[in-house]
Amino acid sequence: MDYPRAVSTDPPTNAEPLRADSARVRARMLRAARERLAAGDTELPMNAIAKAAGVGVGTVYRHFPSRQALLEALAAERFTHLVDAAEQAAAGPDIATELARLLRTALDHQLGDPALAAVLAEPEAARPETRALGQALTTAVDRLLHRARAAGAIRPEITADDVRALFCGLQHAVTVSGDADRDRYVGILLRGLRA
Amino acid sequence: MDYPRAVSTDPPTNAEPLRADSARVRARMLRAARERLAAGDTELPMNAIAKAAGVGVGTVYRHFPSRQALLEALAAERFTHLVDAAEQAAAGPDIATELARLLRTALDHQLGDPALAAVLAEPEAARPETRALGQALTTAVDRLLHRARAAGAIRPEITADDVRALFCGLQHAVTVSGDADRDRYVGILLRGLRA
DNA sequence: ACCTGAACACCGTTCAAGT
DNA sequence: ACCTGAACACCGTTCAAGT
Repeated sequence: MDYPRAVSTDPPTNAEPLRADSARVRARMLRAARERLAAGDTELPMNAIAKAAGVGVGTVYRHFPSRQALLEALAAERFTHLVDAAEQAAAGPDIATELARLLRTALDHQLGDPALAAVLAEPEAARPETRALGQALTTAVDRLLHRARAAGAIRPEITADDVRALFCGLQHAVTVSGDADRDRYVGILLRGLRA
Repeated sequence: MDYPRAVSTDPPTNAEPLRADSARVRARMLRAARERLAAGDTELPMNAIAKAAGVGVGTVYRHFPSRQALLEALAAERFTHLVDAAEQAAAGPDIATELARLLRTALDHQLGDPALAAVLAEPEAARPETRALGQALTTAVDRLLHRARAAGAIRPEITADDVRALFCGLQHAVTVSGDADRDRYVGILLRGLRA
């Protein structure tokens, strides 16, 4: 099969490569946004990003028509890693071990990138690249669940959508409680999923 | 024991009863805020609330020094119900059944009141009433967990703080996935908590 | 084509002036 | 004491004008 491999520097809609200066400007905006996120500012004000990147506000809106689109662009890189991890997990030797590992990886990615956590939790993708990544994730997790069911490693009624929602819930629980409880909460969820 | 029973009409800090007109104004603001929340506006703009309640902005700030304080005032009523439910659960006959019932009740309250969900997830209370409710909840859940451990109904390392964080995670998972999965997710969490 | 930034609407927050 | 609302700073979003 042939999953799209979107990268954070992809243009918003068309498949043409960006002109060099446009790509540079785009990268500057993403860097500025990431710096604000890293600094704990979860708001991502468009005006502030424009100023920090040295561009006009209109340019931010041209590249990212909404804050959601910006968040998805920021999350794209890690989202791709997560999809890779899911595909490897679906193909790994011991499926129960793979499920456990994937849960931990997903949690790490979400805790390491608030943009990814937000994107996984949103009901609808703003950018087609994000939709493609979501579908690739679903496909990989479906494969993993199929094998896990056959091996009697998981309750049969669990779907890929459940796994995604439970990823999000797990991330939220750890955010509320603190990083120290990360492994214990993963364990609780894993036990809850077992057949 | 003697837990404070804060009600949403309590004044922000002192214990003196409010003057009649002040209490009326306060109730109007809370009503206006609730209407906006019910209408799906999760933002709770102070200016808009002031206008809707027919008071000056300064009055909103006088009663609720921060948006968090406003959220906590909105959540107080349901928070009280949740604490009651936890205390009844801790005293109920079959402790495993009580734990399951409490989980469901907490989820219902959080899904029915976004303000409560936000307040349960916040690390620090803005108002003393909220802190008192939080402590009462912890005490009741501790009692419940003590009995559940003795009955071998729950993993021994689970604490009241865990339960609170997992409440929040469960709520988030259901919000991401949709109400239809509510009972299944409660089941997953319960299985994960079992000894 | 792409970028700029002024312009307008709106919200957060404060505080001098009113009752 | 308590309330009012003007005032200032800031952010979202659009769009006419520039290159």
